[in-house]
Amino acid sequence: MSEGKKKITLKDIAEKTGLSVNTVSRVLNKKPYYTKEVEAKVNAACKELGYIVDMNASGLRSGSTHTIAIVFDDLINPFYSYTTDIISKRFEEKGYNVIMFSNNGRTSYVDYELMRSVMARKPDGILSFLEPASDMVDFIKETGIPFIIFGRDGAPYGMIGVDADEVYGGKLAGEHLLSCGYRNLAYIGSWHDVKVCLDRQKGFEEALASQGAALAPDHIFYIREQEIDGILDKIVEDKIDGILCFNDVIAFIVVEALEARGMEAGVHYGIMGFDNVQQMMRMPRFLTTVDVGCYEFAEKGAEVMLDLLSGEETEKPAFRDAHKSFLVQGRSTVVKQ
Amino acid sequence: MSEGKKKITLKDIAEKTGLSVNTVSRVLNKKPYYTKEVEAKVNAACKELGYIVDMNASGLRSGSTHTIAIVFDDLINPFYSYTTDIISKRFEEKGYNVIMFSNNGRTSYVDYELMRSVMARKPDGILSFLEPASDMVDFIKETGIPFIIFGRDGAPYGMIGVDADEVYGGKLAGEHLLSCGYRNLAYIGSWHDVKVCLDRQKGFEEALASQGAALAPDHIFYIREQEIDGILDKIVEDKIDGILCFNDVIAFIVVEALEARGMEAGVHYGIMGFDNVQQMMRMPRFLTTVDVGCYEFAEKGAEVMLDLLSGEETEKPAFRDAHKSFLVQGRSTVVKQ
DNA sequence: CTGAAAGCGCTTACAG
DNA sequence: CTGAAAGCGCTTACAG
Repeated sequence: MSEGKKKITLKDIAEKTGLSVNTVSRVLNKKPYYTKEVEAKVNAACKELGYIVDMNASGLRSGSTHTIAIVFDDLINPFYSYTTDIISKRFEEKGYNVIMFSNNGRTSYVDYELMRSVMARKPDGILSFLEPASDMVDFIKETGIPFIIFGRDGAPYGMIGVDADEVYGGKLAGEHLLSCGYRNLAYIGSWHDVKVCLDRQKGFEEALASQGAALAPDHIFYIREQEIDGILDKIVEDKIDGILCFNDVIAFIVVEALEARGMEAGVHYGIMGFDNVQQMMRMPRFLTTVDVGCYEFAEKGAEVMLDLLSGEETEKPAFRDAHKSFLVQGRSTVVKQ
Repeated sequence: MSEGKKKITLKDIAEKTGLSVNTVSRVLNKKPYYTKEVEAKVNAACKELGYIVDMNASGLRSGSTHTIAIVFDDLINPFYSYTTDIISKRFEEKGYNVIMFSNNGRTSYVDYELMRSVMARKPDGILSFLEPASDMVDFIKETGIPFIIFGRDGAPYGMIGVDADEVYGGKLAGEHLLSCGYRNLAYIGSWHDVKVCLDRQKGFEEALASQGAALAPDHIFYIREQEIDGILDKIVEDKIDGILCFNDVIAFIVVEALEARGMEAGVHYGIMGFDNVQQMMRMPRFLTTVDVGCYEFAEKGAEVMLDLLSGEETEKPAFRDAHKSFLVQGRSTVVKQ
């Protein structure tokens, strides 16, 4: 490891140009009042010495770190990584850097421990894929830092949420499975207390109800809370023929596990998910899914945050109203003979 | 937006306890020399007032920001998002936060503009998925900040790289395609100047050579540099029957595009990729691929960085030597009749 | 239009 | 074992 070149600071630029650090700072930040000559001198010196601002110092004094915290479960689910990619690039374009925080799978919530490490970085804004724990709602509001719940409904917390109409999506899924002729249906969610998971389930059940069908209570599963083998046993025993999963990744896991039991998706049963991750990765379309329009979704999330940070009131239509989810047909569901 | 509660600083804790900020700081950082009573008082006051350290201020003074920069192309390719997930979690466990930097697809290199924004954050370490531009190598070394090239060979730059034996992987792929009976082969890379891309190609060609076969120069493509339609035209015209792609995402794109031309992977031709992204997402195994052992790969990358940061000399075997890539058979390649 | 001073919230050296 | 002072590199008032 080499020694590390002497760090160039404003002071060095000041000395080089014969100006004060104050004036140099003003030029670099394009604050009013300096002559063209001074500007040229400062820029030349910065270039020659390779000056790079220290954002930590700047943030400490000015109160704005130009940093946005993104909080999530994991980056393995493409829904997270794809949207994070788009969102973080929008932030970077506007001069914000992104600091990542994950709950490391500890809980499905933003808890105090997580907020503590977020706050230690003094971000200008927080975009969270996770809902706040109920005892954290006031804490978060009191920080005064713009906080956006992305992909989840903010209303129950009195917070800003950027989300889709998940009940509608669940309805689409239910109608599709019924139209294929599947009658013995199941829902495999993630956690029983995650609203978006429940909303999709709700829409699913509404679709069934409108056609006189229903989801048996013991055909509702939560894969993060139950042993997968138990779920599979039940599916096999009860001859379930149509499965809606909370998301595509869960659907893939179930497809793989049922394959090991000799059941093939699209042949012995129908299964579908949510998110259309295949499209994100340009994969061949195997799984039937509900596409929520992730690109526009992510753009909207970034836009809402950037509006908040710039102090603009955002009276534009919510993503939920502006975009409609749509069904993407794959080979994992077929019209039953 | 609410007002934002008064920020609690060390000064507040000092006043509350009747101690000096200095002593409070020492207790919180567990520096030697304080009594149990003082410790208890400080901890109680911090808890009561909800003190959270300001890492920016701390980093400014101490010189260590407890921050690691991760630099990448995009998070859309699961190879990046999966490994980033694992790596960033290891960093978090050790008390480092991750700041993300992307080149926004501008180039395939770490250039000055990118390094400038990285340096402005004064990270303790930099883990880059991208190779440095040739004129940036000295610049990066002179910063004295630990810099790891992840997934690429560092040797050409005299830098630390954590990478796999890519030539070996290419060889595996070549042997597999030949063993299936494909004879009219092509390679589809990303960029012509990315070493890992060339290494896979090299291994591929070595495997062919050892069996008296060869890759025609006009059957070597770079998808980031050429129009995809031109590539497809050539594949169809020249009746190419076996394709190795630099990675799975490229393979999926090609599979999809050729499908539109009536050619089905595993039927009309064989195709394979690298990375085994299907496994990461628990997807059904469609594409034949070379698996590099991404989990261990990512762990190794994190370990090397953490060793550098802790000042330990790492004389452990390189990932390249400790792990062997292996072939994962999917339905996209079959033994020709 | 420019500069000298103060201060952001910490930690580091040093003195007691 | 504890504290008063200085300083990290900037930006913000304020004075000229």
